[in-house]
Amino acid sequence: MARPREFDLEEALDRAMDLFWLQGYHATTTRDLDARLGIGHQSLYNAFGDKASLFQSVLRHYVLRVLGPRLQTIEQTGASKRDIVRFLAQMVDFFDTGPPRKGCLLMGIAMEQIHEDQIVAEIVADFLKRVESSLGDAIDEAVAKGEIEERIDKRAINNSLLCTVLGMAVAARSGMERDRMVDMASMALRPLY
Amino acid sequence: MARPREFDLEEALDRAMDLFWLQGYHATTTRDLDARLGIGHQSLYNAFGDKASLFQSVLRHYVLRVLGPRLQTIEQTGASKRDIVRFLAQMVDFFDTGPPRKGCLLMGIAMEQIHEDQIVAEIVADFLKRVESSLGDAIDEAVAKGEIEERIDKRAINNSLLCTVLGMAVAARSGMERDRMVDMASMALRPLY
DNA sequence: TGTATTATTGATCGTACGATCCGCTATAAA
DNA sequence: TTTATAGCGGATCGTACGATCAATAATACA
Repeated sequence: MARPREFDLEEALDRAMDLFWLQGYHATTTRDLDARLGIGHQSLYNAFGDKASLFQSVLRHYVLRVLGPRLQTIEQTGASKRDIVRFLAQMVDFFDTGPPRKGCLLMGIAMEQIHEDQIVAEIVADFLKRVESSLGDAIDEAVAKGEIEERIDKRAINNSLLCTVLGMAVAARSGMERDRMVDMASMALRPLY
Repeated sequence: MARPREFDLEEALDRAMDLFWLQGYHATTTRDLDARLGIGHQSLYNAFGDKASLFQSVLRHYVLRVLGPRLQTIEQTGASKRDIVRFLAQMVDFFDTGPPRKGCLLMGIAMEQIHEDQIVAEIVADFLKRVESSLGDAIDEAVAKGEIEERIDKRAINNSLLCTVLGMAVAARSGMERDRMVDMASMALRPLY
C-alpha cells in the first residue's frame, strides 16, 4: 500500500558494484552513485540506507551474483580434481578483463575497509572460509576417487590454491598479462598430478 | 640560509606510512596526518606538497626502507635456491604481525589508487618488475649451480613465487594464521626441489 | 473514493575536507 | 648586524561530502 520503486534493486546494485570496484569505497561519493544509478539522492538512501550499508549490500551482491557462480564448479557435489583445474582456469578468465583490470572487489577493495568496518571484515572472512571449505571437499573427493595420491598434504595444497587465487586477484588489478596468470594457476595445480 | 625543519623527514614518512597502511589513502585525512606526525598543517604541506604527493613519497619510502631490505636476500649477487627459500620465510615473518594485520602497503592499499594515480601505478609496476627480475636472477643462478634441474620452467616458477607473495599479502591483511602462510610458501617452493 | 504508506524530487543542512594565507620565528650567508 | 630564505602556528578559505528535510506523486487496501 505504497508507491512502488521505479528502479530495479538488482540493477542498481550491479551499477554501484561497478563503481566501487573500479574506484574504491571512499573515492566513490554518494553523488557518483546517484549519477551511475540514474536515481535521485534520497532514493538511494531510501533503498539502501547509508553509504556503509550500501557497500555491504554491494559486497553481498558481489558474492551472490559474481563470485557465487564461479564457485559452482567446486561447490557441486562430487567435484574433484578435474573441477579444481577448471575452477582455476575460470578464475584466470575472470581476472583477464579490461582494461581497466579491476581484480577482485572483495580482495582488492573491501580489504582496505577491513579494519574500519566489522561487517565488511566478516563478509570477507566468510567468503574465504567458503572457498577453503569447497576446495577441501573437492580435494577429499579427488583423493577418495584415487585421482590424487593419498599421501599428499591436503591442507597445504588447499592453502596453496587459495593463495594462488588471491595472488592472481592482486596481479590482475596491477595489469598482469594473462599468460603469467596461467603460469600461476598451472604451477599451483602441479601437486595434484 | 633559512630556518631549519624542526622534525625529521624520515620519521615523518614512517609515521605517515603507518597511518596510510592501516587506514588506506582516502580514509586518512591530512589532519589525521598532522596529529600522527606531531607537526602543524602547514609544515606538512611545506615538506611534502599535497596529499597525493605525500602518498607517493610514502610509497617510495616504503619500497626503500621496508621492502628493500627484505629483497636483499634475493638481490645480493650470487643469490640462488637457498636465498629464495629464505626470502619466502622472511615474507611470512613480515606478514605475521599485529593485530592489526596490515598486509602490504603496495599490494593492499596502493592497489586501490592504481586507476586514479598514474605515479602510484608506476611505483607498483616498477616494484613488481624488480621482484620478478631478482627472482629470475636467483633462479638462473640456482640452475647454473646445479641446485635446480635444468628442465624446469623458470618463467612459470618465477610467476608462481611472485603470485605466492602477493597472495600471502592479501591473506595476511584478512587475518590468516601464520601456519597457513607457511603452507603457501612451502608449496610454492616445492618445484625447486 | 479516501487514507495510509512509500518513492521521488529538489533544496538544503552541518561538517570536515584539502589547501592556503599571513604574521612570526629561526637560521645561514653576506 | 643585516638580509634573504624557509619553517612554524593559527586562522581561515571554498568546496564537496554524507545525510536529511519538505513537498509532491503514486500505489494498495479499506
